[in-house]
Amino acid sequence: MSVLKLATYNINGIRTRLPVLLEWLAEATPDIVCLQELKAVDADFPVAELRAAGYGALWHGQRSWNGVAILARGSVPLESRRGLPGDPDDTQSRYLEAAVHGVLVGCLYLPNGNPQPGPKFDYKLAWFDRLIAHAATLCNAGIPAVLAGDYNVVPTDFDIYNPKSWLKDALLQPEARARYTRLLGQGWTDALRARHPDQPMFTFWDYFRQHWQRDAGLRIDHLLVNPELAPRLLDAGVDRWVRGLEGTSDHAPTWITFTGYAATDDGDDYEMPPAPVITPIAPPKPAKAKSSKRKVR
DNA sequence: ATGTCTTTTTCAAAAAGA
Repeated sequence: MSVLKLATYNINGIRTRLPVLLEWLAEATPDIVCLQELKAVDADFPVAELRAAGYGALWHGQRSWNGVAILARGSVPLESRRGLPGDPDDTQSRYLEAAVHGVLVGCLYLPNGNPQPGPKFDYKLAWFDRLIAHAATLCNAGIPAVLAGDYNVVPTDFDIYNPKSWLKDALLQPEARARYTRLLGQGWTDALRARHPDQPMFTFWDYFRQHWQRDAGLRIDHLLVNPELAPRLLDAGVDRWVRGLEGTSDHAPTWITFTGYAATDDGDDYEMPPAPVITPIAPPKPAKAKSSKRKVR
């Protein structure tokens, strides 16, 4: 029986954080990684460095903001979807989906939504509704699936050091929390909470007011597994030590382990396929002046 | 209201997003 490790990590700028990312990959050796907030265009994705570290990658970048990627140790993820269905005018790179090591993996970066109320919060809720609609098909796909990423939602007051100073923040609003609950209602298991019902399990500590030093964190990075995968869960956790590194992201890698298929039972014997010819994918065309105000960004 | 950090435009300083 093999054990697979899948992690989600909001990297907060992949170029700046590359040394931290490589150090964590070498130490934690996850089999599958979902990254968010690349903050880089496709051409700037460090595919060669990751490949040298033993990881194949699929990525969807964007200038300045957003950007998501899926890494696979010793293989290249097979893309099944780029962007959520339901809004052809949405140009933000926030969703990527692929088959990796026998699991369907949805990597997501849900909009932050601040300030609230306002158009950014409206976009957050609309994006969440589109995620819920698509998640229903994944949950009932009949194959193992996971939805992993930065949800920008603190599910309950137990998932934050102290809700008082965050009550008006978009991450705690009832509308966002209700959507998270509705998503779980489809049959997903919140792996971190299921494995650790009695501990907050923070995944994010902002850079302000010494929140890391005081362990004043929030749990906003979530790994949701469908009914096919839930019985195979072994463990879940947060690699907090990464948050303490120099020049690190404000998030920490968050992971699950589960039983894999017998076909991959020699975890250290992966054979890297030949290097693919890298064809940078063109970023979405910027909206023309006449239509730039049309859509809420 | 603020706090910190990163990126962008454009070459210095400030705005914006988180």
